[in-house]
Amino acid sequence: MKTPLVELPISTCDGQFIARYSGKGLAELNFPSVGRVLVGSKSNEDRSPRAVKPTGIPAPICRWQRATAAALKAVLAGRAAKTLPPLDWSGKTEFQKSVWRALRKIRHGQTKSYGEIARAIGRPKAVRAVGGACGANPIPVLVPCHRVLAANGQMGGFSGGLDWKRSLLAREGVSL
DNA sequence: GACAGATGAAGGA
DNA sequence: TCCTTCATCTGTC
Repeated sequence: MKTPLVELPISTCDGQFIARYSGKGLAELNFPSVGRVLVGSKSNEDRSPRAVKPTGIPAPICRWQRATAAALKAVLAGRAAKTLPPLDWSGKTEFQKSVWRALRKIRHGQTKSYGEIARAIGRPKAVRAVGGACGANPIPVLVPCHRVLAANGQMGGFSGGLDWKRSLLAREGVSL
């Protein structure tokens, strides 16, 4: 039994992000569809056929929406997010969750390589798998996969597009 | 079970 | 140095 997702827009100076919430927390965050920059390079529609209209929104989700919007706007403004809503990673693999936990430990304005993330989770040889887990990250920006660079200091890749990655890093004061 | 992938490291030119 | 090749590990189909 799947929990219906509540889909809510978050307007920012960079466009309208789409947040999806389950009963456990924030499950997905999609980049603005303007310019077709979408998470996972998949169509933004039909990814959650059970998504419901934002009517009768439960109180917790209202709180999570405010926290998500505040965190998102803080990051886009080049500041560290003070608080984050609970994140719903149910259905994901343990490996992916461990990678994403490691990503959340990267401080604002800092970067790490895929190899460093692999070592941090105790799988020093799983560097390519770390890249895969980063690409599968459903909550970019708040789970800072944009702070992961290749070992040679180059950009690597980004599910939302390298322009987004470059822009997010620049706002945090990271020069490539 | 095979294949692909957001890497890293080593070896050769 | 720079480029190429290969080893490695995980997720997906």
